[in-house]
Amino acid sequence: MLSERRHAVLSALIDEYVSSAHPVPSKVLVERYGLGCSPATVRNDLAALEETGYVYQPHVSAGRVPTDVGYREYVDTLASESRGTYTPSEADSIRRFYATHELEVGDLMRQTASLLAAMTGYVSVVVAPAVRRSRIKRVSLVSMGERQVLLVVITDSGQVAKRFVDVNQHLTDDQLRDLEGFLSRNLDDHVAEEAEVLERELLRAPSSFRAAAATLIREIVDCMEEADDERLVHGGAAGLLKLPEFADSQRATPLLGMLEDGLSMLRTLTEIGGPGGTVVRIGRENAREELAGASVVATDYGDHDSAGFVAVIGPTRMDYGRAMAVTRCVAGELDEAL
Amino acid sequence: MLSERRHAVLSALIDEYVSSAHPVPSKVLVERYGLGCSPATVRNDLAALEETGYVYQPHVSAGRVPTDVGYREYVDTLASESRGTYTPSEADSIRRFYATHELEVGDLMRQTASLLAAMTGYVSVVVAPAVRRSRIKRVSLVSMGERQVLLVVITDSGQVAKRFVDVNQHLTDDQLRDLEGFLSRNLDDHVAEEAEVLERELLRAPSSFRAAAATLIREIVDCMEEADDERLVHGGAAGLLKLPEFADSQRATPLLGMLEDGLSMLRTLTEIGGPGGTVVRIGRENAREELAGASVVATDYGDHDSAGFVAVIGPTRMDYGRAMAVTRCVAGELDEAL
DNA sequence: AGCTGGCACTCCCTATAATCGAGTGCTAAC
DNA sequence: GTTAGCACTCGATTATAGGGAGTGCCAGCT
Repeated sequence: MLSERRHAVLSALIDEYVSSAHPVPSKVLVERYGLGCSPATVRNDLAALEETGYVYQPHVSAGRVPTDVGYREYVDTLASESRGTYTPSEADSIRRFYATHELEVGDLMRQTASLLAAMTGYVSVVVAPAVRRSRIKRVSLVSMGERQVLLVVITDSGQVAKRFVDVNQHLTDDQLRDLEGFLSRNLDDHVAEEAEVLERELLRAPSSFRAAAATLIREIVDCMEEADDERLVHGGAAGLLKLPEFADSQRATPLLGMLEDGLSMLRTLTEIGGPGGTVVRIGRENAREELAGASVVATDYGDHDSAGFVAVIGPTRMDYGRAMAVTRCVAGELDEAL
Repeated sequence: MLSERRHAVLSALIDEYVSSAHPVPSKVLVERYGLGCSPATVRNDLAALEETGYVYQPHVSAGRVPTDVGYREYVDTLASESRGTYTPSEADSIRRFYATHELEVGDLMRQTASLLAAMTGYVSVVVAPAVRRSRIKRVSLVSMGERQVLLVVITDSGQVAKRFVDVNQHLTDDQLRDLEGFLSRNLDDHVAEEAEVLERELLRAPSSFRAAAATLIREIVDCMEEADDERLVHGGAAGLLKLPEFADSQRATPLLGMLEDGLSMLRTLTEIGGPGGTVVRIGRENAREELAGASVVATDYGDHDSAGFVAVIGPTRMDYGRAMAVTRCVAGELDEAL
């Protein structure tokens, strides 16, 4: 358990390091953070904090730098204090942003990612709600040549899943229309899981349909699941390179690479985020090697079972208070917008 | 006009520089490129080439490096020689890639971008065919609450444009269906431009429709145009950072930033590519400041007026022959796949 | 006239050394 | 428990020198 002043010292050290990116000497801590004691005292505390693993010294005549453990302690107490770290005018500008735009889901995601990146200066990631869990609103079958059909599924969240399907028989326009009607009657306002049930009940369907309808239902479920793999949007990647920890582009490559592989990014995020509130993963707390020097701040939104995420990824030297506040605010607004 | 040997020298110099990334001395040119003359002779030629602006010396005791002008000369003669610079097995693997996948447009674009990036090691950009110019195959109206309608337009290329629309009157499900029927009867198999004509003819429509139908047609045209702004997909950005010219991340920031702004990227590309064949823009030939140290190799595909692009962006020190060949091959395959 | 070998010259790059100074840890006193 | 003072360490910066790569030029050769 940390004494009150040591806490203050750690807190001050992190605040300073976050803004300066240089090892922090005892002198500036007392000078800028009104600790009410001398540098020597702070040095003793720092030595103790180092003993316990909260900070470390790059070399003997340098200031201290926070460790992952140090950040963790900082973030945990930050959460309990829950002090807002962005100005009310910023919260306003977020709110206004969502008030003035009437957007389709895809655009909404993209815009949100830009907003998050712009406000934090870090990489932002936005994950749309799960398509598989939303209700089917419309199934369209569009003929695209002999035996090819474009299957389009529209959900209540306004998302669209589509796929080319090879129906193994030639279907006339009328048949196609009937098939579409059949699917719509049975699937509209249902979720993908219920469609699987329908497939089993298909024996009752008109025999001319049976084969094609079964294929199509399978494809519907399948392509909704596949659509889920692509519901990730990110922004602000270029901004990363401006941070001193990524000045050497070798450091940035793994992270950018991971970001490009949307699927693996998505996996990582869904692992992190249990339902409920804001989660912070600091440095090595992340399972992935690529995130060793990075932290993730994620907040979920939407119903718990179709949950989407809003996240910020930056260096461990991150303004956690701000990232958490912004992330939470945006998630809240996004929630309402949907 | 360049003498034959000087051409050979320039060519060899570029080949060597592309693979080594170091200023090329006269010695290695004669040693590795069988020029059949002595280093001293090559030095004379190099001096002449420098005089004319094809190459330059970083400093007095360094080898030569090609200039943008040098690359231009190289590329121009490369085109006339049109020697293939990738192995037949590679062409095969491209072909097999497209043969085995039956893909929806979006996936096709993404996969193509990955393929291009993987094959060249540079950034790849793929632009889907213009939505505005393709034929409407289906217009769906899905009610999403009181006066909100989700408008979904499906085109013959399998692309989808969608948008939330505020219809200023309450519409019953029946009215919505009728409206949808009306739009489909009049718009299916037409392009957006023809829809604008229809709007003017709307006087003949049933009066209960008129207002809503007019709004919707305008929205259809509008959202197809907007969809065009998002038809750009890119890949391989992380790979850029591995190249020595972008080792300092400051150099990479402008390019990556531009890449993130899909719209500005799209503008730049459409400026570059007139219809027909492969276009190469080297370094400062690009209007954009961000592309000063980069080259763009683009090939168009598809019908000339709904044209899409396939492009590769890399450092001016790029394997142009390969980039052109791969780009062309991929564009060709993409053409067939659609 | 063009090509070549030889040679002096330039200037980048690296290694080594020296100096500076920031920041600490320790000790002794309050 | 806190503080002032001081010796000590070690990174960062600068200075200097040496090595070497590659050229330009000249004189001679084909």
